[in-house]
Amino acid sequence: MAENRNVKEDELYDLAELFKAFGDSTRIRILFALFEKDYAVNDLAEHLNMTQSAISHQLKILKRFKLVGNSREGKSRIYFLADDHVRTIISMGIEHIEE
Amino acid sequence: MAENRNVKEDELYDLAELFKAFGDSTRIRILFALFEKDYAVNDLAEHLNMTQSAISHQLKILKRFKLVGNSREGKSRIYFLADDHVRTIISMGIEHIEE
DNA sequence: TGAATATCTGAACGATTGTTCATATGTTAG
DNA sequence: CTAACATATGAACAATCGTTCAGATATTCA
Repeated sequence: MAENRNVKEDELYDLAELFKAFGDSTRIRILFALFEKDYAVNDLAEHLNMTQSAISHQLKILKRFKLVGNSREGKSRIYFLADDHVRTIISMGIEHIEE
Repeated sequence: MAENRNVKEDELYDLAELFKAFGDSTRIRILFALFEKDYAVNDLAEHLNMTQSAISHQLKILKRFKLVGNSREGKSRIYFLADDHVRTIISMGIEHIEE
């Protein structure tokens, strides 16, 4: 039981890191864009009016937390939302701020 | 429709701010402690092994985003989780990292 | 192979953030 | 009212973070 609590306690640090990944406007805008459709890096940069480099840096973080995945498509690399978990978390967040 | 999109676009900044509130280990530990029971500020500080000041600063942030509420109880102020939304978001997050 | 295109990456800089320290505010009991 | 307790707050400092810039890596096609 005390053991179980410690496991949870350790997990909380990872949890904070996970939410930190959601907690940046650029990354949220990326995630929301991918909510609607898949994007190549350049298209994402254009769509969000940011440099390709900035987007790439943030995609790397999102990938580290398994919030997005990607696959090669010719010269481009197509990014997509990792799973419905991500969709649910974003949806819950939107519900909260819309209250 | 274009109008609707802009509304969403603006909301995304608030959404990032909301997740930022979850994205700190101290605040997550506070939220998780309150997941289990209500706490006065001092008890929370003791429970988490942190100064009262640090906890108070973070509680202020959590309150700003309506993640916690409080009520006076004699000399103390008892903090509690604002609603089930918060519980759900935390639960979803834990599920994600446990995958 | 070499040019063109697409993406990634490291260093650096400015901005933001969490904690500490000292102190202020608020509440209760004597 | 005053002492004691509980919480809140402002300033300051160190650490973390996101963007830019320059250049590296990877893939395609002629």
